[in-house]
Amino acid sequence: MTSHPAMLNPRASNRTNVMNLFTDLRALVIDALNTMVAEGALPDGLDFKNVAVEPPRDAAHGDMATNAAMVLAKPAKMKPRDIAETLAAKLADDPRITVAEVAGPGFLNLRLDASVWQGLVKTVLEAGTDYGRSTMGQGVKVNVEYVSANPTGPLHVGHTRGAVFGDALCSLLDYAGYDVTREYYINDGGAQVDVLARSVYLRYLEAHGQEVAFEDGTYPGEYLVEVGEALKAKVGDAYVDQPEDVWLAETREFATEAMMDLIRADLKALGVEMDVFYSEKSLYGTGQIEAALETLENKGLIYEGVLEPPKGKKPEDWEPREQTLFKSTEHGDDVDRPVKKSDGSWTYFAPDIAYHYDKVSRGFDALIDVFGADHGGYVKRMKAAVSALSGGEVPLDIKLTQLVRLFKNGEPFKMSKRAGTFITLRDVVDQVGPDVTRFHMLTRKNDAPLDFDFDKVLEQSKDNPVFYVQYAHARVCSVLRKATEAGIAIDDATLSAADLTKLGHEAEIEVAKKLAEWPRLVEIAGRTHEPHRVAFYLYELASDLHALWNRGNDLPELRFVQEGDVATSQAKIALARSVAVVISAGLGILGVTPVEEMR
RNA sequence: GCACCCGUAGCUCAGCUGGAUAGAGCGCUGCCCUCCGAAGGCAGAGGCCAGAGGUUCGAAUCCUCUCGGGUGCGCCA
Repeated sequence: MTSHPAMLNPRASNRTNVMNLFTDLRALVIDALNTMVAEGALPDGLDFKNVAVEPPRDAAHGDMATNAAMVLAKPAKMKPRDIAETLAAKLADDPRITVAEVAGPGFLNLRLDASVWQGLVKTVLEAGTDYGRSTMGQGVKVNVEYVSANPTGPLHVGHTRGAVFGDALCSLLDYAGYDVTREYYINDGGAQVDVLARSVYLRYLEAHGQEVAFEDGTYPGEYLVEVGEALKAKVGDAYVDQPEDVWLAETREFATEAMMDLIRADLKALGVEMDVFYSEKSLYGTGQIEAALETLENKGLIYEGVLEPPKGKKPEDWEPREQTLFKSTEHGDDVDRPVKKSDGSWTYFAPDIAYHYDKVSRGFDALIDVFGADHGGYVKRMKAAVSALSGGEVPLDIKLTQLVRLFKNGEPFKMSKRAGTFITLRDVVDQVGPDVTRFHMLTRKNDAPLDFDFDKVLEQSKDNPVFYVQYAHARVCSVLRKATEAGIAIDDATLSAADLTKLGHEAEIEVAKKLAEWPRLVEIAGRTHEPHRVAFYLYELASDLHALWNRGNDLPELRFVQEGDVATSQAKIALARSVAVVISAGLGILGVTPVEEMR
């Protein structure tokens, strides 16, 4: 059972970002700048929006750095170092700041008191997995459409990546304070569901003992055998030797339902649950397509015309034809796109326009579509459509997921439907489990190709990030068990009340600093729609934990459980526990279960 | 031909609304278990961030062009 962050604390969106240390310090810097303006040390009317407070890349530069002086130097017509000096003096008054020094071209480096980092551990333990939850999204309604595979068969590996990416993105956005709807668009209106129906009909005849041949343009997959049998169980021999107009519509309905049941079950096995399944077919015959196109027409964006053939690559059967076109070029597309075929029927683009119009009409403030990279050519026209339909009010972001390259023991694994080596989502989940599948699929940026080796993802070594992160969590759990055996109280309430001033070692402070980055990372990942950043962060956090752990080999005073010293043990265990809490929160976003023990 | 994505260590890849001396894993070299889980850790070597211009206090990051790889380009969704 995977848990979405939404389930961790449904009321959390009312929180403010009091837990983000970077936000706190930025507020402190802005306050100081405002004071400087009031005192005449800076001119009026400066824009502070580019003032940033960030962790410096090099730890030698301190704990935090601000670029305030450099950003403001030009508009204030002052030397950056002069601004920085004054600002430093102001900031040094704050008890949290021990050193504020000007460096380089005008950076202001800040060193924070150990109590800040110690307090952070307490903050994490008090907030639990809500530590890091952000109000950045401000409850903005976001619709995320993903998977949206044709209902003609089981989901394959490509869909799996889209499903994992989309689902983690949704959880991430939820955690970052957005109001998220997970949606699947069922392409049940086009010709391919007729092909499905005919294929099922053949299996139906087969179930009645007939010999059938699967010609080109039908789906020969085994998975339709039971659908054919189910159809027989439902209608008996009513369709046998009957013309299409007798059985096609009913069979299509029946088959599509069966496929969606299959797909829903596949998704569930992966831990993906949609809020909305939206049927393309439901757009037909209801005037919705017409209404969407009328909206465009009223803006003067629909016309009858003839498209130029693509240059350089000439389709053999190209003939100029007059079609109904959408003037997508007015909204950033390269060529205008047909919405009606020359025979007067809709192109696939028309219902897609209507569908996105419906999303806008349902009141979403922002839309995200997750497509496979092979649909990259579709991005501009879809953005153009949404831009036109919403009057530029609703942003549409389209994330493309690159292909997955399958390997088995280091050897490329070619998929072939004919050879029966077609790998489905179910195959993957059955072999390696949903946790490993999900985490591994997020160890690459969405637009980078991903290698998936059935053997390596199960390997228990540090070059397998899934294992590495899980191991860190398990190690903390191991410490907790150890402490319990030693009779030390380790519930979170006790730990957060521990004397954290005992966390003084630089190696321990380093880990706390990493924990401080978590809320900031959530916001960056949420803003960029990049859940893989969570996976990379967790890897780094795990690494810090492992490093601290191993330093305990050489330095006994760094071990978490200190013989005969309950207070110190509790402080150190509090740190370890807070790492586990953040790992749990992060894995929760990715939809991965944190384990308490490696097997 | 056009559009989109990519090009970072030998390999696979991170790199924050532009920040200081560009990072990780693998591989290579050398270390660390009478010690909370060594399923781990530490140290070292390894870079013209594809190339060339531009923008500015500052560019792997933004803009233009070139080269190289992938994907797509009206009656398939």
